[in-house]
Amino acid sequence: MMNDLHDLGRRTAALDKVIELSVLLNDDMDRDLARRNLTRSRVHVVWLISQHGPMTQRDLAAVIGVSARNVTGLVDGLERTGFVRREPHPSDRRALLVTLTPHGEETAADLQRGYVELAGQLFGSLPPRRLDELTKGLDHVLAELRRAIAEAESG
Amino acid sequence: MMNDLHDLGRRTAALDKVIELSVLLNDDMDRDLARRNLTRSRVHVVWLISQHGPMTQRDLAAVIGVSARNVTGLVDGLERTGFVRREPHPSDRRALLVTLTPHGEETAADLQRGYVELAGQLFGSLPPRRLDELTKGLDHVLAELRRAIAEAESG
DNA sequence: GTTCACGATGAAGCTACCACATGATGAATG
DNA sequence: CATTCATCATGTGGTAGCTTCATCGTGAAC
Repeated sequence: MMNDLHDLGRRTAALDKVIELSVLLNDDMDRDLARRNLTRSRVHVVWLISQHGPMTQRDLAAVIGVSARNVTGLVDGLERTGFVRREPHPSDRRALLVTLTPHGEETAADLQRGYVELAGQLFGSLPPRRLDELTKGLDHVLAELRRAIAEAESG
Repeated sequence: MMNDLHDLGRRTAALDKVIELSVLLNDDMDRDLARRNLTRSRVHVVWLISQHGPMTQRDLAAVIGVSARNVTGLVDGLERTGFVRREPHPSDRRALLVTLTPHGEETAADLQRGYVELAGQLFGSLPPRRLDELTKGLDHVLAELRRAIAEAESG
C-alpha cells in the first residue's frame, strides 16, 4: 500500500486542511447568523421551510434528525424572534404547520444570496480546470467517507 | 468576471460539497467521541494537554478561545470521567495544572491513531497527483476564506 | 366506540457557552 | 513591609441545543 511516512504526512496534512476549512467556515457562518439573531439550529428550520414550504414540527424533526421535542424549542425561539408562525394544520387538528413570516422569507433569500456570494469569494478566483480538480477530489473524499461510515455502522 | 449561471452553479456545488464533508466529518467524530465518553469540547482540552504538557486552566481558555469559567466546567467533566487530574501549580498557588491521567494519555494516543487512520481511509486511494491537486485547491480556498474573514472584520 | 397510534408540549436533566461577583494569591509600589 | 492592583479559579445565574419520559388531545382503524 506504500504507506511510508511521507504519504502519511501528506494525508494527515490534507485532513488538517479539510478540518481547518470546516472550522473557519462554521465560525464565519455563526458570526453572520449572530448578526441576524439566528443560530445554526434555528436557521436550519428556516431553510427547510423556505425550500419545502410549511411543514409540521414532526416532519422538521425527521428531516433535521433531532427529537420532536427539540423542534418545539427551536420553533419557540424562531416565533419569539419573528421568523416563523405556527398555524393550524388544515386537515389534522393535532399538528401545526410552521410557516415563514415575511421577515423569515426575506432572511432566507438573504442567506441564499450570501451563500452564492461566499461560493464566489472562495472559488471565483480558481481557474475552471482547478475548480474541476478540486470538485473531483472532494467527491472522492466524500465517497470514501460515506463508505467508511457505512462500514463502521454495519460491521 | 464571467459570472454566468454555469460558473455560479459550479461554485455553489463545490461549496455544497465542502459543507457536506464538514457535516459528515463532524458527525463521524462525534459518534467516535461519544463511544469514548467524550465530547468535542472536552477532547480539545485532552488534545492540547497531550501536545503541550500540563497547562493551567487559564492557558487552556486562552488557547481554546473560550472563557476561563467554561474551562472550569470542561475540566470538571473530564475529571469526573477520569481523563484529567487537577494538580497544584508548583510555583503559583492560585493556579492549577491540568494533567492527563494514564487513561487520558491512552485516549490521546488512540485519537491520534484514529486520525491518521481516517486520513488514510479518505485520501489513501487518491493517486499522489490528485492528492496534490486537492491539497492545492484546499489551500487556495483556505486563503480566500481567511482573506474574506479578515476583510469582513476590518471593513 | 373503544383501542391504539401519533402530534405537540410540560418536566427534568445534560453539555457548552456567557457575564458578573468573590476569595485567595501574586507582584509591584511606596 | 503594608497596601494596592492584577490574576486564577470558581459560585451564581442565564441562554441555547439536545435528550427521554409523561401527558393530553386528536386521528384512524377494528
